[in-house]
Amino acid sequence: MILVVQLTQSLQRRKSLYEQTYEALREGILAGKLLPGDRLIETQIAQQLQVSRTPIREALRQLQQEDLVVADGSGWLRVATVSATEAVQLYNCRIALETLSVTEACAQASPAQLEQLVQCVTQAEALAERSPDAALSQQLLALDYRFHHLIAESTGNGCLVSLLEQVFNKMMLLRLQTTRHNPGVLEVRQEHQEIYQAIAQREVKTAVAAVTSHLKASKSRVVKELTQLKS
Amino acid sequence: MILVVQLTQSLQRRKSLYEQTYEALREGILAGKLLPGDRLIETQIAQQLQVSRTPIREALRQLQQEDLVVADGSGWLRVATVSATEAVQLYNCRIALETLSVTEACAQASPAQLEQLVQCVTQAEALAERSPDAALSQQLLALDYRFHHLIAESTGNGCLVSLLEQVFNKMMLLRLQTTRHNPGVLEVRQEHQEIYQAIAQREVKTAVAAVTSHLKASKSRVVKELTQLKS
DNA sequence: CGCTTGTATACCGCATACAATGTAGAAGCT
DNA sequence: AGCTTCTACATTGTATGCGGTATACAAGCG
Repeated sequence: MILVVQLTQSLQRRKSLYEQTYEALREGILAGKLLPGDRLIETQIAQQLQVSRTPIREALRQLQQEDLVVADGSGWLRVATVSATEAVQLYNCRIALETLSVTEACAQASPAQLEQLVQCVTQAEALAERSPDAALSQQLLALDYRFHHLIAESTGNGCLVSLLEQVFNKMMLLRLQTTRHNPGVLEVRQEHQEIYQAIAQREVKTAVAAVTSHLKASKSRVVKELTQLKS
Repeated sequence: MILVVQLTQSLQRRKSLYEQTYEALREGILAGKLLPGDRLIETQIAQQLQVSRTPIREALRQLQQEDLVVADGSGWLRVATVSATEAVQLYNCRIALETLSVTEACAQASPAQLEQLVQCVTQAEALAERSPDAALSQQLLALDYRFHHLIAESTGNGCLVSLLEQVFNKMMLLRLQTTRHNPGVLEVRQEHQEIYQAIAQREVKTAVAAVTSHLKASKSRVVKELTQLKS
């Protein structure tokens, strides 16, 4: 368990140490520096980040509530793992929420927000031109989430955004356990394009259909891989 | 701001003070002892609950992440308020999630879980016989949430359960701002009955339709009341 | 040889002390 | 009076210490 993060010591006192610790840990988990199943020990983290245990405790509690960190049988905190069945459940929730998301987006999205969506899509397009490597696929993955996140935000429904964030968190955890190299980025860009078009033209049914099939495709890819891994 | 809760001092050390504090505060908020907008001051709470600030800080962080407590402009923590537009958004999310909930319940619910559902419905039925007062309507409200919660749990989808809990939390906050006496409990029991029947008979479409109309009815009642209050 | 028991240690829960920061109220100036 | 400035205080942020508890490993006993 190695966190090579240097917290901003003196400059920019805006963010509390608690917040910085939280972000460092979260980042560490989602970026794969802390692997699912790893134990998280307050004293160790305190030593590595050079802060006292108090802000760390708060950060851990928060991560625990987000289900990125779980207490195992004897109460030790560990980085959460996602099983195959949980993956399916996660996707089902995501589909339910994103169906609402695109529906409301069709009704609510402002021109500026649509513009952001386009940029997100074209950025991915541009990135995909480059020769594929691990870092690139990380970036594409980030853009993928950003795309879905932008749609959610364009609804103006804060509740929806925070619920989806919850789901995305565990989703990224899931990715860590499957492929480091996102498999379907090529098709994905095409599908994002379709989703965007439907939203821009306010065609609710088309948008819902597009996002549903997009997610179902992703779901079946992940599930397939997970079950293969097990055997 | 008065919390008259005596934490179990010596017996049952199973629950940490942090957890007890969390529950005390949560209970205080949801039961209306702490009103939306009230400031939450660490030192005051510490004095009232006779614990140090450390566990309180952790509890507050957790409540903050659940959106039951929010930081206002100058960083003070306050009990969250729910606006009329948030109420609508909340209901929309709830409908999306509960649609999934009954769908999966139709497929997954075990006989034992269906039995629990029946008991929940009949309990409400029995309670409704008694002469109505404030305490009774509180109990009926609790049974209402329990009913929906049981459905979610019967899906076996833990992710869904925790997302819905999130929504229910704020929902109860919303109720505090509208009526103390739940308006539609009479119709509600009828609708619950229908939902249960549909799930028991594994009729997905009927169940979805029933739960959707149930929630939409509730939504329009709440929205109506909120807009009336404003004028 | 296995089971219990003892002991050292690692870790956590909570309390407390101190530092930093922001807010309110009073005093002083115009 | 109205405005500014300064001080005192209230509150939160962070560090640390102490005590309890569980765990692991070793020694003693059956």
